[in-house]
Amino acid sequence: MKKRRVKLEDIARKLNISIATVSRALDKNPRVKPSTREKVFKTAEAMGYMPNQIAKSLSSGKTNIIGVIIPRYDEPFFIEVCRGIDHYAREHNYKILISSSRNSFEFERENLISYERGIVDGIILSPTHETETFTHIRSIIGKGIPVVLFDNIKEEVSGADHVLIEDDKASYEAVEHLIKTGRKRIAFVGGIKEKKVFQDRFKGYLDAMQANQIEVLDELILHCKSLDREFEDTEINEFLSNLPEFPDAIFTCTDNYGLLTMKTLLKMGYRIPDDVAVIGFGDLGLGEVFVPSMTCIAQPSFEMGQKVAELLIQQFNEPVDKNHRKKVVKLKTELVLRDST
Amino acid sequence: MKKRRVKLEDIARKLNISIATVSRALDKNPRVKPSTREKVFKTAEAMGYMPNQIAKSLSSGKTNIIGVIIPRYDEPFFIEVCRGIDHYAREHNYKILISSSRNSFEFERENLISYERGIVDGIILSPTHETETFTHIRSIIGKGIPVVLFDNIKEEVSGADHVLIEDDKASYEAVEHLIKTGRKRIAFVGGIKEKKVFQDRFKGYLDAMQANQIEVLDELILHCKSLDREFEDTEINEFLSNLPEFPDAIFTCTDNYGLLTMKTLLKMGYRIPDDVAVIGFGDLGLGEVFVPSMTCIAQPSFEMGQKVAELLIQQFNEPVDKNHRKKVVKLKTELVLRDST
DNA sequence: TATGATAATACAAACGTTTGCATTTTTTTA
DNA sequence: TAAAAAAATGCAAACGTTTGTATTATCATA
Repeated sequence: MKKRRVKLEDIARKLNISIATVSRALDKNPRVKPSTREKVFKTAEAMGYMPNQIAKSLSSGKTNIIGVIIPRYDEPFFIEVCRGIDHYAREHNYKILISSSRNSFEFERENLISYERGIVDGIILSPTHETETFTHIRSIIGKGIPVVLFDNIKEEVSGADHVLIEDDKASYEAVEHLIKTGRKRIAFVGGIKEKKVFQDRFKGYLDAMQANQIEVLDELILHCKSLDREFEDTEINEFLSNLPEFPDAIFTCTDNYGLLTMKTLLKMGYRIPDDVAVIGFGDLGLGEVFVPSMTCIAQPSFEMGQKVAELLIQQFNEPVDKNHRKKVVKLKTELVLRDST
Repeated sequence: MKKRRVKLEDIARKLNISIATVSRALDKNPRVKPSTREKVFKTAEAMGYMPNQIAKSLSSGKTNIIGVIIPRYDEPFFIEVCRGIDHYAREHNYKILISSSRNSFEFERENLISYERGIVDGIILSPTHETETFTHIRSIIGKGIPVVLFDNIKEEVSGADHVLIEDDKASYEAVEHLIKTGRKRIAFVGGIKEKKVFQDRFKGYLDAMQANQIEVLDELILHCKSLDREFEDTEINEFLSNLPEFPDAIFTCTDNYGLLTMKTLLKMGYRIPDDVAVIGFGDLGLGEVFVPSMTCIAQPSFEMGQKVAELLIQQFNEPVDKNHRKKVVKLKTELVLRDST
């Protein structure tokens, strides 16, 4: 005894009216008489009617779903952005379909293509470090599917709005803070070189050093290669253990690098901030808990998510294809001073 | 010049064959001649055909989407479970639609109902602490939609498989470990009393204490009320500051409670583990980084996600409604010993 | 070379909505 | 009270697939 779903037809039959009227009644279309509308609502309720979203979508060409592609789940930054997206999206009656590209360009492409099957109204994407060419994104946009990018954008794509923070500027400020508080020998711990955000953060570091006439020493620079938490630990460990002369400050490009650095330093017996100062990037909650608490560049991740969603939904509502000019939104960061500096 | 999507009809027209044949050809149905199949594939490729998933879903009654409802995003445990779900789901050609109930029963219900509109093939849910009654879930199941629950399950729902860990047993072991290493005055820091997992973890604590004839002192027990990171900090702070006589160990019910506790202890000048030992619950990465590193009950979150997804997909493939007997899967935890004990 | 068997293809209904237009009913007006 | 105007409803096509059954084309057989 498989129970069949109630559909408009069932309500129509029971009330001896047409499907069209039922549909309009439920829509509160003024073209149907209040009294019939009432009847329809009551019967729908009584019969346990639930509209079929798929049929609706087919008919209307809208699914009210936003596809989100992030490089990985286990990075609080991305989750926080998703939370922001979700927040804005729900308010505007959209749901989010999340998938991870697992730091792989191929996966990113596949995910994108799968979304092209019409299951989402638009796409929010943060490119992986592997993403060098943006033709897959251009192709999607060419098909009229709205796209918004955030973070780590290497290439300008016309038609793709994007949201980012000024990584170089943020780093510059942080490093300058270190210099202003008397640090001279400042090390850099960054991430994989292929990733634009890390390039920019590195640039900020270099610029600040040069602007203050401090020599940049290769031996004080680490670009972590790993994409995995454990290996990051090892890399940082080795880096710090093999330094010829010790730095008096370390600027790191993520919260996690910062924490791992602090951990290693403490284990090696250094005092923070007396011997070494440390700065992290992101400020997603952990820096505050660590002892000593960590000075961080605070990135407005939640807001970034909201903004990204806002731009996308704007695109939905724009007159189609009025050769959409790309919008770029830059969000402000803030240096949050804590005990580590 | 809005570009229209290529559909089966376009291919059919171009090749002068019927839509049905095109559909079957793309399906590699043996009923179509190899030579036409080839032609169809070539033309489809050339015209840039992309199947319309919505139309497919309407026709087939399957969306290949799994709906996931978690109480909150900013809890690494839930994200890790989602990652597990996603992992298993993708392998089986399902995508996941995530939403947060924001710790509210009302939101949970709304989300559930919105999924009832046929946009998902099945639902994975972790109930909020507010969820006392399970009629909304029963109702969904009654409509033939597969549901699997995980974590924090207060009530047995026939037809709803679920996956959990034995919270009481895990806590028992942890507290026993403290006792065995000579701790006597053991404090408890738990979460909101309404949440089943916290009830169970508290029970484990009580049982272990009683089994070892240690008196349970109310003054050493804290049930945090807040659902927000910041307030947790304050609560724990106050609790620890106002203790008449200090404990020599603190068992905490989440990683975050553990870390906040350690932070506060260190700030108050206590040495860990010499003066006080601390244990956390979850082991989602942070406990290892903190100095001193934190002993934790490791919860297999990723595996939990995989298992949950597996159970759901199993339900999809089962002969419908053979009055499905509920399956309960219990996953093992492990006590990971580190510097804090 | 007609005849049946088999292979290949086409037709049309179905999935559950929405919506432009036609039709019917009700109300207003002269 | 008949005609015109307005309101309410109904019909049927459309959204892009899948799939059971009917039809046509091809082939082997006698």
